[in-house]
Amino acid sequence: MSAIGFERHDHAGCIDDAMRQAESRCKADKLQFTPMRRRVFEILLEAHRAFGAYDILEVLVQDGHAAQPPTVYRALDFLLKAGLIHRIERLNAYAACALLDEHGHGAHDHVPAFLICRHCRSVAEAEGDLTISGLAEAAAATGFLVERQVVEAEGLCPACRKDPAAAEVAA
Amino acid sequence: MSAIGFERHDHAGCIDDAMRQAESRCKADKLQFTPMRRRVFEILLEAHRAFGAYDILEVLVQDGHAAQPPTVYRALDFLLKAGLIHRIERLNAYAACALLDEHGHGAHDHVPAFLICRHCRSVAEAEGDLTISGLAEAAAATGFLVERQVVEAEGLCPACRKDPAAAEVAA
DNA sequence: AGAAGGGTTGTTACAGTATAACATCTCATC
DNA sequence: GATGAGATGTTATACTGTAACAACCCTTCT
Repeated sequence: MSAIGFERHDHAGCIDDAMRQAESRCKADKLQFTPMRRRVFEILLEAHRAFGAYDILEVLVQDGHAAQPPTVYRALDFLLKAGLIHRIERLNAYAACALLDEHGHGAHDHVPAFLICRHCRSVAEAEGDLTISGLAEAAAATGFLVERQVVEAEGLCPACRKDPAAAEVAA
Repeated sequence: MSAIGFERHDHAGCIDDAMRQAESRCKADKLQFTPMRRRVFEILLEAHRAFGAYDILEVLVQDGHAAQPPTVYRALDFLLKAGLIHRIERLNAYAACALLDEHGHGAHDHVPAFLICRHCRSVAEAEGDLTISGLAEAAAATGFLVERQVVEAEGLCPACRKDPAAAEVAA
């Protein structure tokens, strides 16, 4: 597998790297990596685990910023669309992408698979086109104990594909 | 694959079957399949798609029952633990299990994989130990267009496995 | 019969997650 | 300096889920 997330690493270095990659990514795609978006991304990188929107909000407030929920959710939407972070459905939370490539692309061609610790909320991101049971086995090999798995594919069913009202692009 | 959910079928018949299987399952396991739990299960079977807790509540109220949220969530917890329904994380919603076996066991040994229509919220349940990309391909073969996939495994990370406080059984 | 106890449901209140709607600001461009 | 697009500020509210305690129903034991 090659799950990224639980092994020890140079934390300050990985934050710097990710930040630089995010910047070049946004620059290349003409996306505005504003101070607010940058700060939210940084908070997630520093946390190095899944953080809820209101956890992020709390940090912003500690920063001295009188932020409100929509501000955080907007930044999160931007980062999600840019492929810089992931939403962890199971936790209603967000985590910085651990697999940015050399161009700062987190918007992998692959589907991310996450290993989520229910105790400390740390998140590891596995790569590779594993089977469902293969993921659990690979996780076990790294010392992670899988207790529950979620596999969900969202899209359009055969009937709704024929419905023009449903055709609009997915958010 | 054999995704169950989008093809036409004898709806009244499948509800009756599922209900009978649920009853025998609960009887065998000495679980109380009370009128409230039975009704909530029935609502999900009739809906035949993902229903939020408050959607269910609304139906109960239309029934003339002055139900409150905890009543619905309790019934859902029971049905989840009994393996009769699934929670669809992506939608914060619930769907009756489509794969009860001849003994009324929905608590498969397999990990369920869901195909969720973002337009009509219908849910198909795929079986088999597919790879991530295999799921999308198999879905496409049935006419379902996958736009987004979620793979999440929840459990304990290597560090937290050593922490007694984390050892308590997952709910 | 009465007491005790486990499990289910009723009820009130509230916590946590997310968004609608509209105002304001900033900055590049014309 | 006017315009317009995108970003952020602000208020209010919707949606999802749970804590805590009371009441009820049954079974079991004495």
